[in-house]
Amino acid sequence: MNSPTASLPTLTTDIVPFAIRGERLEVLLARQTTGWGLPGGPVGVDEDLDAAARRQLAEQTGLSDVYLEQLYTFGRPDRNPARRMVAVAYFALIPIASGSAGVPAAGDAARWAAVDEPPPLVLDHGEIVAVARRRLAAKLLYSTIALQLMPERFTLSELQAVHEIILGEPLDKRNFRKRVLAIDRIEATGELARHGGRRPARLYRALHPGQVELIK
Amino acid sequence: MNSPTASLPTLTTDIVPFAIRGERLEVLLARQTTGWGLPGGPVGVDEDLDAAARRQLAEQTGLSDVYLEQLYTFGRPDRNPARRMVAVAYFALIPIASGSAGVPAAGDAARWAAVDEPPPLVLDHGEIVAVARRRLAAKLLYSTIALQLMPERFTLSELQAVHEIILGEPLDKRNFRKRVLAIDRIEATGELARHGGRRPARLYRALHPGQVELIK
DNA sequence: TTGTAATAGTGTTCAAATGACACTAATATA
DNA sequence: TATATTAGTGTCATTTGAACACTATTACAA
Repeated sequence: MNSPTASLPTLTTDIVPFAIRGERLEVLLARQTTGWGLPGGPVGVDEDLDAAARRQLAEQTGLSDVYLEQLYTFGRPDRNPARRMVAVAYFALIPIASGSAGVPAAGDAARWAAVDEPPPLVLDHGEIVAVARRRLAAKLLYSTIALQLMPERFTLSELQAVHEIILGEPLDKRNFRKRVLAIDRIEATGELARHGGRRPARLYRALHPGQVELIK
Repeated sequence: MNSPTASLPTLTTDIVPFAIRGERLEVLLARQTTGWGLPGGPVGVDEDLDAAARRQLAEQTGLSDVYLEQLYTFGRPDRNPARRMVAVAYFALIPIASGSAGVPAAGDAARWAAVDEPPPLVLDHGEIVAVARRRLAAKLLYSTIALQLMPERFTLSELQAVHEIILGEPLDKRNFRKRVLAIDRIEATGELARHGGRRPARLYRALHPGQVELIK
């Protein structure tokens, strides 16, 4: 009742790993004993929070070197009926794999799920995903965060599609291109993308990959 | 080394209590054994994080019923050399006291300090204050958060002064009034404020006190 | 009583940003 | 060589944002 472990909440990190797959925004889930949930788990004794989130994401999904941002800390006493747990939640952005691989395949222990029709998740992970989704959509409007979801080289049409998927509404092609080029955070590589029977598109790349900058 | 207490970081909340006092933005500090720091402390076994922050703020400063918002969770392993502590940081907004009292007086155990020339603080509390200050200034631009710093009734000049203090720059009087009235979140009470030898100002009040809404 | 000091209150004009809108260009394939 | 498909481009109208100066109301002093 008053033992040392009972007197301290267990501290965990939970990660919401987002990627654009096909025409949808999806989340990568990890298999847990009681069902599907977010990758995550206990923070080590002397482990940094960000480091714990990265480690767990890598261990449970194989993903590394992704954009990671602290989201919110969830600590309602009843969020886990079994024992008191406080979760520092993060979201991660996984680039659309350029070329071959596609986003990591997710074996037995992991699976992708559409953000808009998610399966039931353990604990309050459904709520965490919802909060992360709102934050992502909000940041799209005033930062360069969308670039973290893009492969190293991408076309403007692909970038526009990513915005449309996350915002859930179509955007005007000319206005989109005008704005995104005015921001001056991407440049044309000079190369062309060719995919089957249509006009090839110019490829662009981020000027400051890995950096998320506020705009306007 | 591997005892239960060593295997779990201690979880605390730290609160950055802001108020406008005189012509400055100030923070309320609490006396600690090693110097001045933010109000805060360990989260109870079955205590909600928000509740812990409210409780500690009340216990250590006497303040209650204030606007409270989770800021960020600080967990660098070396932030406290003595023992591993993870702090869920909040900021609180204390209204300028209308009429008599002024913001609570801060006895021996607490003191106000100017945010822009803060005294040295324990641990990483200086950094926490800086992060909170940035967040407050940012939210001023796209939410009605400033109203949480105002008394129940206030003049437009007072509201403008609060904005100017937090943003650190003068604002145009006509444009400010136009914008703030267009938002439609405050209304004139019909009363006038009179303070000595000058024209009395109309008093306004928040239409949805306690609510912080996003604007534009 | 009149003058002065101090703050409250009020519109317009210009520039910049935003939003709506339709056609031509380049390729692969039938 | 015709067709289907996606890439790429500019203008105009509207809205928004920024600059800007004077009158009104009070308390107090002369």
